[in-house]
Amino acid sequence: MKHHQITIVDIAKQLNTSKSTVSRALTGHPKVSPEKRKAILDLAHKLDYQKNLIALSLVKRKTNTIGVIVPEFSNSFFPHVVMAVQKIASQNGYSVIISQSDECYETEVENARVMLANHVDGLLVSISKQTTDFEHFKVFERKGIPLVFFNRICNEMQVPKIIVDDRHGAFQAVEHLIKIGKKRIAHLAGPQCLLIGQNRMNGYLDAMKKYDIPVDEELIKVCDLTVPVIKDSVNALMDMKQPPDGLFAFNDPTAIEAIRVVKSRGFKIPDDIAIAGFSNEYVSSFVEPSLTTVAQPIDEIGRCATNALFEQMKRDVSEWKAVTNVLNTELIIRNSTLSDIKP
Amino acid sequence: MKHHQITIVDIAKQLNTSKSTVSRALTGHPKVSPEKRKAILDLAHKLDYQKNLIALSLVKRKTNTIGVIVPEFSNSFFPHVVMAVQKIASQNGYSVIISQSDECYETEVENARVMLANHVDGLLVSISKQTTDFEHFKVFERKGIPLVFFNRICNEMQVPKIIVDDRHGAFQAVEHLIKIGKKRIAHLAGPQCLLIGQNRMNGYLDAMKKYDIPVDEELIKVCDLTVPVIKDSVNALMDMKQPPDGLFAFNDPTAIEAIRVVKSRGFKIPDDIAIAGFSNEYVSSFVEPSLTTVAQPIDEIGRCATNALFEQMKRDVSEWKAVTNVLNTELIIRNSTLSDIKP
DNA sequence: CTGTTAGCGCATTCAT
DNA sequence: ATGAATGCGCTAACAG
Repeated sequence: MKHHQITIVDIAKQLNTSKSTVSRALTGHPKVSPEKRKAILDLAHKLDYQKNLIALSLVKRKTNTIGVIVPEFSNSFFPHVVMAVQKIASQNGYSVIISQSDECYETEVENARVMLANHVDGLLVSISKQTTDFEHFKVFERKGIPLVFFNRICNEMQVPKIIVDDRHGAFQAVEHLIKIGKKRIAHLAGPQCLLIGQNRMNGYLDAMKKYDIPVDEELIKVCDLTVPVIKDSVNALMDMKQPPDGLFAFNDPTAIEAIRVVKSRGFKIPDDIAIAGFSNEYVSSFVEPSLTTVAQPIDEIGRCATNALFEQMKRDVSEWKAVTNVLNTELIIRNSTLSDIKP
Repeated sequence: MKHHQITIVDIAKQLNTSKSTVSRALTGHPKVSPEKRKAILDLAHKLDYQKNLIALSLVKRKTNTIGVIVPEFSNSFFPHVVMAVQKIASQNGYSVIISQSDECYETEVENARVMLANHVDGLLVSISKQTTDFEHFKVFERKGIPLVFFNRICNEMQVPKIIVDDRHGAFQAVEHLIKIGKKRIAHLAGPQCLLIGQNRMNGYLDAMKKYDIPVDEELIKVCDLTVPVIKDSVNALMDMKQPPDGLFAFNDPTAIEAIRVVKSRGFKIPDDIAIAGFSNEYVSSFVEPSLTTVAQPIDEIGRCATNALFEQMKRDVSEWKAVTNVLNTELIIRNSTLSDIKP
């Protein structure tokens, strides 16, 4: 038996009235007599009538769908942000299409193409570590589709951006390392094409300068977030005649990999070397020793980004705002920088 | 300036031919002269023409979108499954709409409604811990939309299901506890309305029976995956005159919470009490002590489920298969059950 | 091979 | 207040 979806015409026939009247009643239009309205609504309910959102999208030129492009789902950060996004979106009657770039530029371009083809009404983006060209996002601006960056942003586009104070967060972490007496502090830096990579590096440099600690270039290793490179970098550091006694990593996964290497080589944390990360991954409180890190307000990032997007979607293209919202971070001190913990 | 999306008529006008010819050329239809085809394709490329998938969906009655409903994104399991799903889907030219039920039945019903309204071509589902009624999923069957359950399945529906051998996995974990010499083994059971809850409990019972260990009902605590209940249950267990010396938890988050409580009360793991979990969450190798657990083939679950869905989508409703695919688990032994580890 | 027509399901003119 | 007609962008069936 072929399944025939119930449409407006079906209920129009049964009530032997016109499609337009039914449509009006269903859309809450005022100019329809109370009796007809009730009859239509009742029948629609009885038949379990569901509007065809596809048809609606076509005529309204609006899909009630927003897109989200994130680099990965491997760690806990992005899934948690997406949770917050979905919550707000569904509250506003929007669906969410999610895709991951897998930290790959080409995939990201393809993702953007799919979002465009699906006519999302707005797009939330955190760019991949490879992305330096933004043509695939500028298309959205030109087409009048609002765009909001979060966490990993594009500096050259005039759109809303939600970030945290990476520089100050990094500063605090390094300052903490200095205050517990560390002198030779290394930095496992992130990709320098990412603004957060630069900013966290700058926070590191700020702290070193403030406390008059000379910066040893040898102690700064730019990593690309892959395990082999992190391993090599940490090994190189610990192979030095005078290895570092403190380490600030670009993010928690990097810091955790560093902990593994350092421990396996027999160094004691934090006495031989204290380690701090960034972003307070879920796993970070569980590693041994638990990781000192800079926490980001994950929920708030998701909420702010989504709200900013909806704000833009309400506005006309001509009056789009391009405010950058900088959220605060919080230093979480754990055992990887605390030596006076007795078991 | 108003942005006018380029359509088939635009390029038809410029080439002063008919829309249908353009459409044919664009869809790779054979019956169109080589010159025309080239001219059309070239112009389309030059104008950066993109098909309007919405219009296409309307006429084809097919959206090239699949839906995924999962209980949560808080732990690493579901995000990782979704990663695998998205990979396969995008390879087949499908978009993915994801939503979380937050372990809440009402939300799940609403999610299903949205999926229906968006006319997904197929649906992947792992049910919430509250779900006992499946009317909101049976609608899909009736409408001819394929449905595949994974991990947390619905037993009363004749559709493809991807699960792991929960019972045997649980059996192995408990057997391991017995083999390392534990006698009083407790079980923090999962929701018994979930099949995985029942199966893992049965695996526990199987092992106890095989090794002739009398089952003490007091040692079985049914939990609901929330922290307070887990805490209370563990505390109750450890308050017993004769507390358990082994513990098998329904899943890793539950086991990890148990570890926390047990440690905070001064018991030694695994000497006083050995603990094992289920599902090998990402965090489980990092907790202290690292958690013995039953690993599930996450990628394979995602792949199998998605492939099964696509298989169904290819078939006519009349020849839908309802095979249940049972994947193997693997016992991962770590320090929470290994006492002979010297620091 | 190509052009014409109809229709997917809906909202929105324009008439009445 | 209601109905008829138009169109969103596209494909498919029907003619030539």
